[in-house]
Amino acid sequence: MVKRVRGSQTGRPIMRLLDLLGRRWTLRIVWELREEPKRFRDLQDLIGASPTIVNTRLAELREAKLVELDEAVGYRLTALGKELLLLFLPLHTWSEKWAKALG
Amino acid sequence: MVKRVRGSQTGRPIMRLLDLLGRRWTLRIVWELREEPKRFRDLQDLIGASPTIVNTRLAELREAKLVELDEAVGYRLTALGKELLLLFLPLHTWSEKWAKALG
DNA sequence: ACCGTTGCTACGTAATTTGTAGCACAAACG
DNA sequence: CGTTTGTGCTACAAATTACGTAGCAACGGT
Repeated sequence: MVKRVRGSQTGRPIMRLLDLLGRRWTLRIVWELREEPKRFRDLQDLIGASPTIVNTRLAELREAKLVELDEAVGYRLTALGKELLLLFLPLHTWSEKWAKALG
Repeated sequence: MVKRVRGSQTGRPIMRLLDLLGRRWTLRIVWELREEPKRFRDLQDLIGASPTIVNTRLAELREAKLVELDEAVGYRLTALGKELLLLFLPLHTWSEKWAKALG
């Protein structure tokens, strides 16, 4: 099973990041971990994705050092992951404004 | 051809937004439009995706009122799209720190 | 008429995601 | 001990999505 690189392949950090985050469920998983650690099945139920893809995305996020597994409590954001989340928090407020604009 | 809703279906704005942005190439397209309008084929070449999917994503982004087509200059961000981009700009700086942390 | 550019579509193939079932392991229960 | 429960995770076929190439129709310029 060859591991393929998808996305831009430019190697620029922003492109690597956009490629990572621009995969189905990735943003959502980070979002669901924003407050407290979650178990594998909790995440699965929350987002409604198959265990296969949840596991795949978690593996990618762990490799990216944004998420880690603490066996005592479950999956949680790393320090880096929390930093990233902080950048995304304004999205919450903005999304409501956006939804109104959509009518 | 029935249009299916994917993602959380909770209808919460943040979930709609994360679902939209968490699709392949969506974030990337917004990013490529950050400075100036781009033509369909320019976008295609820049991100290296098939015209089929570029068109699909552009249609979604247009429906979400984040991107619009000005026939004189090409695709560009709407006012809403620019607001969203502003929220994402810090990602650029952060991504470089992140890349270093990955080693 | 001809050419280049525009946005976009058709279509067969490849890759990804889904849904369901289930594994191995550990701790708790009876 | 035997069973149950919870844990992370995997197998596998089916469904969905993306890819890659070719090409269309409309328009403007030459």
